[in-house]
Amino acid sequence: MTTKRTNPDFLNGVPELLILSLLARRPMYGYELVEAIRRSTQGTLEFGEGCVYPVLHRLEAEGLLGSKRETVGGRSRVVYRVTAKGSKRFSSTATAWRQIVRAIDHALQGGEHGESALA
Amino acid sequence: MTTKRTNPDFLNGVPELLILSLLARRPMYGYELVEAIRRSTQGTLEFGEGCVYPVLHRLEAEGLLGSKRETVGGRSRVVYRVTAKGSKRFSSTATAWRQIVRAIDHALQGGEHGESALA
DNA sequence: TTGCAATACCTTGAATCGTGAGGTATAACG
DNA sequence: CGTTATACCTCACGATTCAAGGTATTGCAA
Repeated sequence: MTTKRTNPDFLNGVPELLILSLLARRPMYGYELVEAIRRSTQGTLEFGEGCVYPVLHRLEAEGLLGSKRETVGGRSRVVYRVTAKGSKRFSSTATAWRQIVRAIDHALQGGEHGESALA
Repeated sequence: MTTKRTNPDFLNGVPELLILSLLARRPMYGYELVEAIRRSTQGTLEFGEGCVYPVLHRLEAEGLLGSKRETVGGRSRVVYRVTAKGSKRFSSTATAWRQIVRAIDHALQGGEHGESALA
């Protein structure tokens, strides 16, 4: 309870969703992604390197991302891109996310039974 | 990877949000809540007793819920209700949730910078 | 009356995830 | 030469969720 949380919970798998989303737009490297996540959510969400790098490695191991090493100005980067497989995963993950949001919205608005209620 | 997940991730703190939301509408007991969560999300979300009971106990310990024991038809139940403190927590949690949804939506739609784009 | 399903509570162990802190190395700036 | 920024990485910790199992009562059916 004493540990400060930069993010207000809820989030599990969200880093993966955002990373896939951002990389689908253009290839990026890890350090860049950390920034991009913050900016693209307008500062609402902030995942540190200790979160991003492991996800990147896992996604690559699963074949959802590909990577190549680049050297720019003496600095070495690992640039990731989304594979075809990763693109499919992104689609289904985004769909799942939207469904969850809808379900929770429904619950918050008082939907108690399986019926659809018009707002 | 071999473990079956009933829920597609993302979720952290969502049980708490839903429980507060449902109890704000009317007092319920644990076993009933498990069902109510499933129904109110139209089967999309399903949290087992092993998830719900600990959350209930934690929320009560934090003073967000109150409980009283009831016996109906020989069966003993613990009915929970939201306290004033719990009500406030629900408000702020619900607000936080909406903000996160907005942020992720924004990111998914390609918002790269801090500016607001009209949908 | 024996057995099984449903109700209703609970705890435990394993797995997962995000956080914060730390560790390495190079480049750029003063 | 020292500090800051870039860029990669890992580890220990706390919190959370999940599946499974454990207890006890009621009611129904064989």
